[in-house]
Amino acid sequence: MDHQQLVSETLETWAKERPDLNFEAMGIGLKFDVIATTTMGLVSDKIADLGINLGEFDVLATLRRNGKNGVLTPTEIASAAMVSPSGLTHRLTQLEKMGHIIRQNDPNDRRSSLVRLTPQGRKIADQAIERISQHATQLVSSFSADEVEALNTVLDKVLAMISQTITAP
Amino acid sequence: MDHQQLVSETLETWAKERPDLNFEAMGIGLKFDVIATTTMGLVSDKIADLGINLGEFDVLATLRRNGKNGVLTPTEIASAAMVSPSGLTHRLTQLEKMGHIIRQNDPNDRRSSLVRLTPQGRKIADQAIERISQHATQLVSSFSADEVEALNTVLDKVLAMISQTITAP
DNA sequence: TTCAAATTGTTTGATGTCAAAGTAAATGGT
DNA sequence: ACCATTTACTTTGACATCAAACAATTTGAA
Repeated sequence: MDHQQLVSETLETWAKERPDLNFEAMGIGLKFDVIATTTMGLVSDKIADLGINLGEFDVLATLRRNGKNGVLTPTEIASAAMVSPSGLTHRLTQLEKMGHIIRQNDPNDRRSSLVRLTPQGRKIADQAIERISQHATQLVSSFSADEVEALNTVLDKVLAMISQTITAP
Repeated sequence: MDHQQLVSETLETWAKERPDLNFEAMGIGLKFDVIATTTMGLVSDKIADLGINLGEFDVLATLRRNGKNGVLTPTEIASAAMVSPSGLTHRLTQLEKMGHIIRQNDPNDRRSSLVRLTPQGRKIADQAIERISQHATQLVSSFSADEVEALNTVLDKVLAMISQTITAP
């Protein structure tokens, strides 16, 4: 059973069992989940042979995007990558073992540390982002420019709604 | 920094660092991921006080939706819930401890077993689906009927594309 | 009939995550 | 100057998940 059928069958059977409830909105959420999980799985496969997973890529990408020197504190990275402090510690440890980053002392604040992308880490980040952006482009290649624009518009609207919901729960 | 800003900032900084790449498609994937992760987190919170997590709900829901007797084999559940066999074993063990399901021997195939929803498990499943469908409806309440329809249309299109990609990689 | 292959569910080992506690250092009110 | 509070990161413990190995059983072809 493919993903499309799985979603429609789930909604149909629920509607039959619980005709008193409205599943239209839940269906939207379900579709988002299936789409996101599947595409992230595809992306993860694309970078697997670089020796990093999506979480580690996220850290390298955050450092790489940050311009000039590629140096950030763990707190800054955790915030940008939406990961818990403990989760980030683990990712940094892994990346340091691989030689993609190094941890240095912050001369201004001895509680803190500076995470620096190594030349090797920068190379991996660049290879990964090239593959990911190209794979994504290929994935949506069956959509017209208008469709892509419409998709972006509606996603932005949903994102705005979500941000608002989180900010004011 | 809210989620909306995080996405746009990520795309902007990438565009600045790697002007040779096209990030439009990747941006769509990123938006899907943020939206799905966030909404699933909200849903998870809604059912946390029922003592179950999203994975366990998925199992109860699969049994509940399955009509009449609420009996399925682990293989059938794993397929419907898109979870690995080992992952399902763990979920079933947890649910059995809570008294929401029972495992019985399959009289026709001694390798297999039958997973049956208990009355208590059925009650939990019903409470959870009520909360989830209502919360989802509330979440999209700021969208017009036309917008909801447009959203569904575009999601179905993406889902079809994904299913096709997976089936023929 | 017989036995190799396939199927079913569980166990094991490794990973990745979070929440909460822990350690260390900087900050600010008195 | 003092010390309680806040900030920054790490460690610990608990889970959830998966892939791979495993044990039990069924199936099907020779």
